[in-house]
Amino acid sequence: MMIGEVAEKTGFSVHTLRYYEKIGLLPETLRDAGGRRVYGPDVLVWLEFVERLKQIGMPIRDRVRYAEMRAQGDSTISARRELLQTYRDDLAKRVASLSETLDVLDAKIATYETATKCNGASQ
Amino acid sequence: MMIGEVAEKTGFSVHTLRYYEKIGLLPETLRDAGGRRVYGPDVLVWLEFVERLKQIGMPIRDRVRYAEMRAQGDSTISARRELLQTYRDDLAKRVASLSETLDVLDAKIATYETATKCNGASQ
DNA sequence: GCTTGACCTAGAGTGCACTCTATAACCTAG
DNA sequence: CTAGGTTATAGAGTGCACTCTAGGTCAAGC
Repeated sequence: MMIGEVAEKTGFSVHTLRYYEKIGLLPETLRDAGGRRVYGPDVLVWLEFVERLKQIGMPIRDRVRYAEMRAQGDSTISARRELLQTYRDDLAKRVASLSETLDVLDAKIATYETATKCNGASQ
Repeated sequence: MMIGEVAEKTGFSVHTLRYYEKIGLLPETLRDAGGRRVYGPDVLVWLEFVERLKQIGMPIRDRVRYAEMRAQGDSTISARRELLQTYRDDLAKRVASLSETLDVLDAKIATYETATKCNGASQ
């Protein structure tokens, strides 16, 4: 795969993919005779996971740290587990908090609906 | 209340509170003889809600827009409802997606634990 | 052989949301 | 009456995570 195809399949822009390589979030790839990046299919799996880490709010520095440990191999497994565990626990709290906020919003919306029905009075 | 007390009670910094006023996220307050801001207790309730909107990822521009509509009174209720509804629906999706990610992380952590137990082999 | 489009690098620019600095006024306690 | 802490303003600076620009190379199709 060329970089454009990876971009299309993952939703990351070509610019972003090169940027990710520069900062170490993507490993350096093979190049073809013309100097272009050639990716194997594994990169899609990795990028999907990176997207998850991004989604949960892991800052890019930690994503890079994770990527670096991954590149170092099995010796870093327990450190990686710990890193993920920290974010996992935080995420569990955030999901709970967001669910609560969902209820708050529903309540607010409900009061707005009541207010509208009662012809613009109150609140 | 002076600004420092509001900061302490809400978790927003003094700088942030003044910034919020400047951009219209907080209404302009009364001042005492020395030109200092004096807040009523209502501001705490409002800031708590603002914090919720921030937590769900509503960009500050929309938070300001919401604040401005709120200041305009009842005529904006249905617009406000619509704005909240949009973010509410988006939030519901995000909570679902994050729950899924929570499962992905748990699975990943589980494989790491297996890998550690089996003495650093695999993955 | 020439245009078109995807690719390359280095580095500058962007948008968000604060966060801090410099400078000054005020109020309270000792 | 003075020292320390809180407040004020305007505006500069920060960190994050991209995002884009300039200037170029390269391969394929017409």
